[in-house]
Amino acid sequence: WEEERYPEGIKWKFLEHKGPVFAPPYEPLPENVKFYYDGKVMKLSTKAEEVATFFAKMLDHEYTTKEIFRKNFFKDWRKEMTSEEKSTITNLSKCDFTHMSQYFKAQTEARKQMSKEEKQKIKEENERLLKEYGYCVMDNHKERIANFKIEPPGLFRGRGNHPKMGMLKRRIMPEDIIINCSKDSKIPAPPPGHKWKEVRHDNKVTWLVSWTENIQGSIKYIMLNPSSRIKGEKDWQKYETARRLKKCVDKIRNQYREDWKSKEMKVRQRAVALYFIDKLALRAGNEKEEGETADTVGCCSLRVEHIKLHPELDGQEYVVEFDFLGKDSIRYYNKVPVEKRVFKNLQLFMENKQPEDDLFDRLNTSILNKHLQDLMEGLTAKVFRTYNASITLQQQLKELTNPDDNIPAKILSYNRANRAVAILCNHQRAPPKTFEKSMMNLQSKIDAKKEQLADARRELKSAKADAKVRRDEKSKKTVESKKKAVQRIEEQLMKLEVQATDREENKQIALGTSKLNYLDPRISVAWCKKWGIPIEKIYNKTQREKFAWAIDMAEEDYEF
DNA sequence: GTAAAGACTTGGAAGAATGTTC
DNA sequence: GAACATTCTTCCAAGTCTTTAC
Repeated sequence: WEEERYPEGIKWKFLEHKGPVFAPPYEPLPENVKFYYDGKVMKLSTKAEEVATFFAKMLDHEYTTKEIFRKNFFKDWRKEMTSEEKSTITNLSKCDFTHMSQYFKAQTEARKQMSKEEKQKIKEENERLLKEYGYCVMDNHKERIANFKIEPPGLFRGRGNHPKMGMLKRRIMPEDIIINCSKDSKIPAPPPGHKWKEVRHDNKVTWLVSWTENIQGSIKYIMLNPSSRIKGEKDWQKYETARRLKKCVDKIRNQYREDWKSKEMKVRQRAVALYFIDKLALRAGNEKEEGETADTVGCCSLRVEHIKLHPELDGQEYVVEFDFLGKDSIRYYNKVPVEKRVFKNLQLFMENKQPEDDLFDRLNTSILNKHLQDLMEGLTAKVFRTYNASITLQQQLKELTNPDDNIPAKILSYNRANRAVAILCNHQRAPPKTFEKSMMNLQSKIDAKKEQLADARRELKSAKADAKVRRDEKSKKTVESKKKAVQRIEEQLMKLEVQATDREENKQIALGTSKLNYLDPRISVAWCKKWGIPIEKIYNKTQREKFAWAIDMAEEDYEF
């Protein structure tokens, strides 16, 4: 993992790839699939029909009932219509997409019902595509590309209350594409009859392909897979920065506690914000352009309306009640007792302000990060999230792992430690649709197992009694085998119960993000080595590939 | 110094693949 | 071997932070 280091800013010397795979062209609907306007059949032009199919495919989704979605969609759809279509189709409510929708459902069904051979053929075609376009050569390594397929056109689905939901994501053409590769590489050829927007040779960046997306006007990239050298090294670096923070975090904490008393308002706000970022693992909270995205906030962009101050609540003093929408419009709700000084400062920050005013009006992420940079090289707000997540995992693993436990119980402990981090970082998920049912299934399995255990115990008891009377080898053997059976069933029962606990506790918690992005994998690798847990129980294949550097590096005594 | 553009990480959901059960 | 449940993979949106432009 420690190969030659490049000079500042240089990411590679040689980069060769085959360019992106474009979305398949639009296939018009068969003649018998009809679209109705105002109850009458209407044949749409190809362009208008394509956009209509995007809507039809989403018809069962809640999105299509939302006013903003419908409004945005209709506006963009009309832009694709011929002038006749435009003059006829004036009201979305009069459009009937149900026949189209049924057709697509039938198609999905047919795909499921395909024969083994047909499915195999599709699989092989995908593999061929992956083999040809899914890899690149960066310096001396053949590397997997993360997303070599260009995003197909469709309707934009923002998250939360997004003002642009329903807008048309246009089809990306070769003429939109910037290719990045090295001068001495074989430059990918554009599809016949087309050319690239640009071919450049910039080795100060890691991307292979980029284009500008039409909804937000932002740039999208094709980059390498997490298993690649370039991503792995960066990941490793990230955790090393977090470990450097570990060494100076006490000093930083003392510093911001001092700053709560500062004469300067800006310094006080900075210090309180940093306290939240450290204690609650809040995100930095960059400013966002109003009206362009859903209204979500992070620490620096908190508004007065997002917190409530309780001098006393449920027997605790100085409680701050947070209630706001964070990244991806996930709600953050928390009641936290804070130090008196913080509380008094918050009261001060809120004085004479309206609910929609910024809580930290003298602060933004760039001021905060500049300050952090002065405290430690490479320190930014998000390092606190990484640091606190990883240190929590390490400490929870120490606390929760019981040396006498068997492997499933130890894994439950691991999951619980992981869960503590996910809760800290507020990683939530919608409870799975089948949650209640699957819980019930598991419970009935447990009940059945319990009965089985009772039976086995009864049998053991009578075998013992029998052996006492008979006193022969055969009955002794029977006792032994019955004992073993009881033990085996006990173990199975325990495994099921552990599984049930784990699942119940995990109902609304998403473990994936913290596992993949916040927890120094060396902590997990060391823990596995220490307790003889196979690494496969903790990381699946993809995860093991991503964390190959850590699996290689960490020994059982690794300390974050 | 500030705003916009650019580059890269982080995020949950949906879809695909695989495993389990009857 | 079909139907259902679970796990893995893909998708692409939405953040953070850096760099560039003015």
